[in-house]
Amino acid sequence: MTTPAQGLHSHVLATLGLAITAGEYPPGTVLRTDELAQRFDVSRTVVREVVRVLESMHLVESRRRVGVTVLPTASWNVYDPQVIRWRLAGADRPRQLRSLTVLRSAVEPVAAGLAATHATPEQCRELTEQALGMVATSRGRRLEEYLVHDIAFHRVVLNASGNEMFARLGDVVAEVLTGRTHHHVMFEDPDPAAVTLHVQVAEAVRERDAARAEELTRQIAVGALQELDVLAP
Amino acid sequence: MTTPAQGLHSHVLATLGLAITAGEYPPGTVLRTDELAQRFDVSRTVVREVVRVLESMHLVESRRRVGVTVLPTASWNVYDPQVIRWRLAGADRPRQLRSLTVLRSAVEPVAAGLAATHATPEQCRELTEQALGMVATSRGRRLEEYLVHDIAFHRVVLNASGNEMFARLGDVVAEVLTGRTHHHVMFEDPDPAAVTLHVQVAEAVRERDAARAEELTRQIAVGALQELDVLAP
DNA sequence: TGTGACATAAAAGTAGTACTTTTAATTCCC
DNA sequence: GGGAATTAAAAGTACTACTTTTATGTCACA
Repeated sequence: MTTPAQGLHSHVLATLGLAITAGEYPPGTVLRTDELAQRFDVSRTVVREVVRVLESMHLVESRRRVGVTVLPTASWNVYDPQVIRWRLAGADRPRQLRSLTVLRSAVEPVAAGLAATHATPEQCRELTEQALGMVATSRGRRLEEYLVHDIAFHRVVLNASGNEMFARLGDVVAEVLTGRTHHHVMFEDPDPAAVTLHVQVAEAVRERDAARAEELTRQIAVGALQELDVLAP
Repeated sequence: MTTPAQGLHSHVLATLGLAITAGEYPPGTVLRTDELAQRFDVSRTVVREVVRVLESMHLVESRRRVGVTVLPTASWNVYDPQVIRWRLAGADRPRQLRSLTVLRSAVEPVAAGLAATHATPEQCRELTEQALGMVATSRGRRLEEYLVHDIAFHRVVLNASGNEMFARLGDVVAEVLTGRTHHHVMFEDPDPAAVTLHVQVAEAVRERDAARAEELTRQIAVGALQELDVLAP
């Protein structure tokens, strides 16, 4: 119906997850497994497995004699990449983008500082390469190419920090950057100041200057937040 | 066997999840559903639902004709509270505590800064109350009571930030603080400097001084990291 | 009239079985 | 020796029967 889906489970999960995160079922709404089975034309087994997964994401709670209750937003596993993707695809995309950008503004500067002391030569090289790629594609409406380098750059920084919690945010950052690019006026080239900052971060990491890497990344983050303020009223 | 468990599903999930995150099954290990069903003496239905949940946490991957393959640490959903709890209970507790503390050091200062501009009067009051509670219990080996105030304090800050991603880290911080207290030499009272800093953060938030709240929280974080360095070689 | 024990039924939880689909691995032919 | 056809192993799906929990309604008793 909504998603192509290779497998009944994935299809039902995607549909239900999207619907719930989009707020289609307000918190407290009660669903029944066999009603869902009927609605999706699958067996109760499939529905039950889906419900179990949704339960592990704390989107719903299943209780005997009651049914499957939709939980309030506050209890959702908002760090689950799947949940993030659903929310970015749904109604409260703007709020989601904002809260993720704020998270980035907290994490990335610290990650960059750590990267400056932990990055391998290979990672330094990769970082410089991506920064140069950004420079090369920063003019002439080559936003898609620019995006690839931008994502790769931030991913390397997060990985090079040597902290697994930071590293795992790579996907989140990718989603945010992609979302931002695709919802912008596609005519404008990226801010030259931001591009320069990326090059400087690569430099600072290469020169093992943690404080400078952190500060420069903080400036990138500030820029991203301001950009968001302009976009969202 | 290992957990009390109210329900077959929870029991099997807890046992398997703990075993996998503890590294008992190295990445690449293949499990078969009916072998598991036999081992736990439950139906294949139960095992399948458990596998689906583990799959949603990216701990395992299930493929036809192959079996259930354990995935490498790098793909795990390390932000899933359940996964965090398993890992803190298991073998690589020290590494986990460290990476979470680093995450805290990135997030909490920013959260405190935001709290200074977003906190409701009620939250300010609560914050002051908890800080005073920390002062009151900071001497005389009342570590358990102190811990309760400490957790509550940080939870309020994260909630008051107004960012849902930050707010959801409340549980993580609680786990970290609890873990730290319980694995310390229980004779020592908390660092007086840290206690003072908490009181000052509450002050700064109350006075809407974002920069100061952020900076003070950063000092708390630095202290926590140093403490960890002393403990872990 | 209110309250507590009891009965009822609704819905999820569990089990078992039969069948389908995918796909790794083997075999066999060229 | 390589590629195509075959095989079988394991997960995926479905269905059905049964169990357990528990919200709710009922009835008796005070």
